[in-house]
Amino acid sequence: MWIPIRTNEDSAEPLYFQIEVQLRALILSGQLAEGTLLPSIRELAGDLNCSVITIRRVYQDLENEGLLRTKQGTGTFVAKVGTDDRERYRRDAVVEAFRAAVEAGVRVQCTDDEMRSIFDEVLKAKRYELDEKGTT
Amino acid sequence: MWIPIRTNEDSAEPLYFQIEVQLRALILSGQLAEGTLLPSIRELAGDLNCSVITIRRVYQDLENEGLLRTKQGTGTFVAKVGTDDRERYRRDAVVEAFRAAVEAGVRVQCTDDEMRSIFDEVLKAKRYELDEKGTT
Amino acid sequence: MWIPIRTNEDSAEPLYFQIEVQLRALILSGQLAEGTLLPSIRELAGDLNCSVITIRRVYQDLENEGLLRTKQGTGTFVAKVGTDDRERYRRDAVVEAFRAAVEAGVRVQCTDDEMRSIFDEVLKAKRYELDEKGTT
Amino acid sequence: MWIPIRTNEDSAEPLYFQIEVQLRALILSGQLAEGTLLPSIRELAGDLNCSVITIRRVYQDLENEGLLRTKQGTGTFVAKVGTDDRERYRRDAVVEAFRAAVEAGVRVQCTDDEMRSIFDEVLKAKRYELDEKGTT
DNA sequence: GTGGTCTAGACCACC
DNA sequence: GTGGTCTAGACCACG
Repeated sequence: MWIPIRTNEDSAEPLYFQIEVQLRALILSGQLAEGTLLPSIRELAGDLNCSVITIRRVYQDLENEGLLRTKQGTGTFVAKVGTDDRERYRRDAVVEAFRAAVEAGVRVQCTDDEMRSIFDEVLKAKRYELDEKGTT
Repeated sequence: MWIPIRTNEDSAEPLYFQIEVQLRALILSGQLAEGTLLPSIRELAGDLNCSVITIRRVYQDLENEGLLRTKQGTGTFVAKVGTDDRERYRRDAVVEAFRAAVEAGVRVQCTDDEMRSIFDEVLKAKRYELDEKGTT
Repeated sequence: MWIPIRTNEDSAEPLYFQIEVQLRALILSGQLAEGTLLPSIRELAGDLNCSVITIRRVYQDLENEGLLRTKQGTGTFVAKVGTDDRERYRRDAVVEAFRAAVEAGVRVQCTDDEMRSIFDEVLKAKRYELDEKGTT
Repeated sequence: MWIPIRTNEDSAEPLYFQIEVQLRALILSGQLAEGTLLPSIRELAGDLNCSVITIRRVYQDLENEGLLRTKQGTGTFVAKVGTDDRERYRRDAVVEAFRAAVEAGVRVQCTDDEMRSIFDEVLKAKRYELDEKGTT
């Protein structure tokens, strides 16, 4: 099974963290449905070209968060998460990200309009980037 | 001299980083004007209740970025930064923050409107928070 | 033949272990009498919705303990166990469990009375739970 | 700093788990007060004669539970836990242990009095054992 | 000095 | 085949 995760080893963020963020997003956005069997730690480690242990840590952290459920000898599955919980989690993640952005703006005394304009520009750029990929 | 910086030891971000972000913002937004003499390493360390090593690192990093300038035996000053540079720096910081936020939103498949609504909400909350403090 | 065993896949305990514990208890407490023919490996695996391998292991482990006896081509039976042995086994299991509980209590410096009170409460709750089921 | 933890490598329980249980108990019982600086991972690893990584895992797990707080470059501390929370945690641990014991008893059809008698006996034995150590 | 990350590789237990 | 534990050792970041 193939999972769309990309890692960037130039990033300051630890590998395991990059993977966690993306996997968490896949689950919370419903792209990986409840009960889905994830690739084995060895397989994913091979795909992402990293150590088994790194993946194990990812799976374990997400299990501690209640997003995964692992059974020895069987594999690791997407856990049942209440739709409400999922929606809350999902929203929280985004709210938190925007809070940080607004914080950064306020710190350098941006006006609301400045921020709005930057936001629009960034969003537009992102959508354009995605469209291109989709088209390609 | 007193500088409005707050550190949060519960944060995962390293101390030096929290301080750098805030000090950088104060300079780029013009709240600390060119030529301003910053408090000594010891003094700031005392104020923020942290190690001198931490502050030394902050000053040094910002000096490397060209935002500060140290004169032997005199102290550390806010450097001359071209207005264009300053404006670019300032904007870049905010753009970068919003890019991360949009990234987070896209990752869990938010629609543009969802993001816009979250942004508005967060911004409103922040302004409210600031007003309250200002009033107090 | 139907055997009252429930497995909990949310538990950290391995499947085979959960089943062993319960089957052992049924034998030692006399609820499964000597000579009783147990369901076939396949049948029990089907009932418990698990792999035949798991059940094979259970039967084999209990056979090694002397609680079961397998006759080629016929099936698996509850073995003859001396009444003394049975009583000793039975008691040991419970003693061991309480030893663990007391250990846990002592570790967080419970007084004897605290433990006694917790024990009473838990026991009462359990009896209540059983009564309800019995009534239903 | 010396911490009274003993490991038993003959046990089926993983090392990290044994250590976690004991450290958790020390914290919840108040024997390690809030804010106490724990030994460094290297030091404790040396004392317990195990790998640094095993200890790191212990500290990290307990941090995820909110019992510890670690600061990079500084060390690992016992976190502030509300007294209520602490008391609840503490009690829960013991209740859970007794629930398991009662479960075991019920499974082999012990009467309440049988269980009570076993409990008393085990408790008495434990207290005797502790007294002896204390005297020695 | 402290903790944080990652590696490669071994061995075990479960299904 | 799966995941679980543990090792030794390296290198980095923080204070």
